[in-house]
Amino acid sequence: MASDIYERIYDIVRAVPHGKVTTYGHIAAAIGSRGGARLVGWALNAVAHSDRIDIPCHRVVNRLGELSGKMHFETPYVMRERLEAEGVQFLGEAVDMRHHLWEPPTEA
DNA sequence: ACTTTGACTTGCA
DNA sequence: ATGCAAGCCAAAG
Repeated sequence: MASDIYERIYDIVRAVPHGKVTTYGHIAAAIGSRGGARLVGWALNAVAHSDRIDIPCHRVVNRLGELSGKMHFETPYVMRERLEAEGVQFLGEAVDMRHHLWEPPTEA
């Protein structure tokens, strides 16, 4: 299955702890595609367009901790609001990766 | 069927 | 330290 990695991404993103965030790079590396970070974003885009709303895409940020996909949400601020509601601290416009950066398990 | 872009990251110059 | 280029897989044009 070509979209096998998609399942991998969905599973990881869905496994993100409450009040934490992860980066595309870590997810990509966890699925076996280090440079496949763009796939993660693409997968989430497909998710956002699908009924995969169970995927906390708002917990997925770029390596800078910025909510890169916030603009793809129904509202760009809803993402930050949601993260703050989970107890995530914001450093200006980026998430406090120092404490909220969650690294996905390098599952097989 | 081929080409280009895409919610990114890392490496080299 | 900063700038440019390459890489990854998939989907849309």
